[in-house]
Amino acid sequence: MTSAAPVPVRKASRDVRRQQLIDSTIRVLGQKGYAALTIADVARAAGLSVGIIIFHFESKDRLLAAVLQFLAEEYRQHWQAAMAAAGPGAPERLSALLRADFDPAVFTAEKLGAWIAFWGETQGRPTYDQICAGPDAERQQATLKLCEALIAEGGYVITPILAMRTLESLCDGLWLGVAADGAGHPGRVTAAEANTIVKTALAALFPKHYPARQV
Amino acid sequence: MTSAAPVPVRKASRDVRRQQLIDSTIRVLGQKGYAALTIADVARAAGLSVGIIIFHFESKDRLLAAVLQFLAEEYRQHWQAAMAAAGPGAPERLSALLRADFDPAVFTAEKLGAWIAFWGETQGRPTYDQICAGPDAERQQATLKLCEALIAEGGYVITPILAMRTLESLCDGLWLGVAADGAGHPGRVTAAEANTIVKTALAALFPKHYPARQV
Amino acid sequence: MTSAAPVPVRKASRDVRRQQLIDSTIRVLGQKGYAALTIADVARAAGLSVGIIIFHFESKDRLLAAVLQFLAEEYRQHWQAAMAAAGPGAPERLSALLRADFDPAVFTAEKLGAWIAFWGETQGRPTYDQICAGPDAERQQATLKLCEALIAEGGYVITPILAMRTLESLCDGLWLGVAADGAGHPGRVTAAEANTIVKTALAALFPKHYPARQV
Amino acid sequence: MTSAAPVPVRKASRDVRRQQLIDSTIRVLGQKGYAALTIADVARAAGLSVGIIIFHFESKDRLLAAVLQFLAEEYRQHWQAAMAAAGPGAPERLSALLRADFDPAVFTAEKLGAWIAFWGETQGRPTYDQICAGPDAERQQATLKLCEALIAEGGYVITPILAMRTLESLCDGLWLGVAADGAGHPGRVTAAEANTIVKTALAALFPKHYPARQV
DNA sequence: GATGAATGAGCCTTCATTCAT
DNA sequence: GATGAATGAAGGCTCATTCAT
Repeated sequence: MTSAAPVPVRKASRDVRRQQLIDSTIRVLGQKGYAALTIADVARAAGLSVGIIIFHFESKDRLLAAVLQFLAEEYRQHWQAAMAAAGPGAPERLSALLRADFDPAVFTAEKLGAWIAFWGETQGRPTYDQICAGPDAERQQATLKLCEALIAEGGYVITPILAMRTLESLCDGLWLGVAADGAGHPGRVTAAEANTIVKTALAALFPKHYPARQV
Repeated sequence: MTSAAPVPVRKASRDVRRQQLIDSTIRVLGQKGYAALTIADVARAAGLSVGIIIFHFESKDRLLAAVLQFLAEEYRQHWQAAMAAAGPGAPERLSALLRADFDPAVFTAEKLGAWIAFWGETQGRPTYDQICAGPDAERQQATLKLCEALIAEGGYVITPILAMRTLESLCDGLWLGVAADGAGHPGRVTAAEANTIVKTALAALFPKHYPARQV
Repeated sequence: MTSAAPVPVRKASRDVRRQQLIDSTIRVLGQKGYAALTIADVARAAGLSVGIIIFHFESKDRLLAAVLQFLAEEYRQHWQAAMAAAGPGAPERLSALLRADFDPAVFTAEKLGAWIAFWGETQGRPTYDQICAGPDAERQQATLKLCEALIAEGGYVITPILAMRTLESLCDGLWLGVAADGAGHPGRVTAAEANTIVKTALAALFPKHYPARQV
Repeated sequence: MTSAAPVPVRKASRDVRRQQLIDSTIRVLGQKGYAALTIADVARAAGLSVGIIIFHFESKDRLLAAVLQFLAEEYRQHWQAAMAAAGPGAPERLSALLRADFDPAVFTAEKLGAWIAFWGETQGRPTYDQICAGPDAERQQATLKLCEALIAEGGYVITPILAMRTLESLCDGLWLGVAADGAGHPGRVTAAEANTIVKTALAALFPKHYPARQV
């Protein structure tokens, strides 16, 4: 607070505008889906002109790639932060990692909608795969490591890889359900239910670490 | 001019052609995704002309609705048949119901791709929701009933609705993984792994009914 | 006139439509020039829709390439026909070849305008160069051969290549002048003057073959 | 803060900048042609910003008009200087006037390219015609006067106007060839050949004034 | 003077739909 | 039934021009 900011105003403004457009795109994506999204929609949602989107992102395709990159990066930072905040114990870390997926503070209905929209479009879009491949692998690796630790400690018979795939698949499916619940499918799965289900699953897989509770 | 066929030729030909076009649409959907699909693509894949698609389905939207309807109906019949073939016992019926999702005889890579494509587009498309709502509810109901039976018999503490949601979400997530594995993401989840995971999950939820096995 | 045309109607119609669009493009090119031409202009001039241009030519660029190709081919056939009609003698053939450039029956103001428009755009447009290279070389070769024949017969001191370049450059320059005269520059050069000048030039270069006349 | 410059800095800077932008435009025109030229290209070539072009020229159209005006004026001064330097005799003056067109010191490949680009765009651009009309007429008049003088002296039968048009058209055509040769069409006409051809043409038209030489 | 972000009109192109054959 | 030429609305992108800094 004591000196002139070293960051040039121009540069800051540039990034601010880019983020503003990314946010608007997420909003539109959540509302209209991938196929129906037009850059005019995004411009309207941002209160800006069509031209400025191309000016900042070069093309609609690159805008969407930037949006996915942002979502993937935000997601990565979110589960990593949640895991770090959980302390050193493997059980707490795994639980935190998985339950971060359903943190209502971060995963709004719009962002979930945007994720689903991309999910459907991943087919034959190598670009999108490339963006997600790294973060996806990182997360699987983190889950796998924690499962290994628990299995080593608890002497469970399940293999680490199978436990990891079970938990990750369960989270993916719950996510889909939560997204659907948020977007006009009341009665699918709420975030609270998802949390309970994850806890139950952990208790079933690793009973010595996660004491069963009445549900 | 006399026709001995019990089914009118016109009608038969009509349905054959419609199915031919639905199949081609599924193929294109699996390859190019929802957003990039054009009527010309479908016509080319079917070896027919653009006009004939409109002639049979009136519009692109209705063609896609018909495709989703077909997929949903085929899916429904598939799990119902699997369940029926499993015999009268609830444990066998539940296992058969869930594992039908990963029957390679029915769920080809292309069909999985088509399903994912629709999934992403469900946002803001009430038509698609309407098509899936009935079959979805029917399946949830079936799963729920079987969970209730097992819980009643085994005296498990989990609630039927939570068990149902766990299993359904797990299947959804595994499906996504299998689809990704089929479409250029080797190393996600194979159909065989999915089956093992489902068995393990059943054993974890209902240990008295599904004896644990070394995995 | 006595039998059903063996040419399929479809094919004929296709080519007829293409030529119709090429003609309209030449018209617009002559009126508005290259830079200002839009495919909407061409569609309007042809009384057709924008879509059909893309349908038949795939893109504006390819339409223009097709137009240049047509002009180049038409031009080639024109001077070749004129040369052939002139008989076997080299002097007559050379005269006919050169004067064919100013035949008002073929080189309308619009076509001249279209040629000039392309000429200016040839810079950095390899495609256009490629289209013209063959016909250009063919014509230079024809002129060169005739110059060689005359020089051999008449014992002139000029080299064939220099004679050819003189005559070809003179024709190019006259063309430019005739085109300018047609398009709002009255007082440049008329086709009749161009013919006289060519004759005078031939008489000056090859006096034994072309008797000088009072001009 | 004290300025010793006799010319105001503002004014000087203004003209310097204008000329800098005109030069850059010529460069781009020679490389990309008229239709593909954008203000951003010119700005990039000049190492300046888009805004400054509009600031100095008000619009793209006026920039291009200024460029053409500059080229026309430079050209005029060039042939007038060459003619003046040739001395008082009509034959020397005519020869100098015509051969100034191919002076490599002035007519670089880029400038030739720029000229051709404008030439093609003259259709339906009254502004461009207006700019060139005066200088064009002036030059034709100069050539005509010299032809008249030679014809009067030498008693040639050709009319002055025809001689003028022959020589001017020949120069135009040679120019086109030289420009093409410079821009990726090797083997058209070099500046040296053009000079020889002009000399030969003068010898053919006015043999008493220009002694024939072995070529 | 100078910059470059921002605008918006206009262009090329795509593609669902129509319709004459 | 079937074809594919033709239409035209809509979308992405370009680029001359403006203007706050």
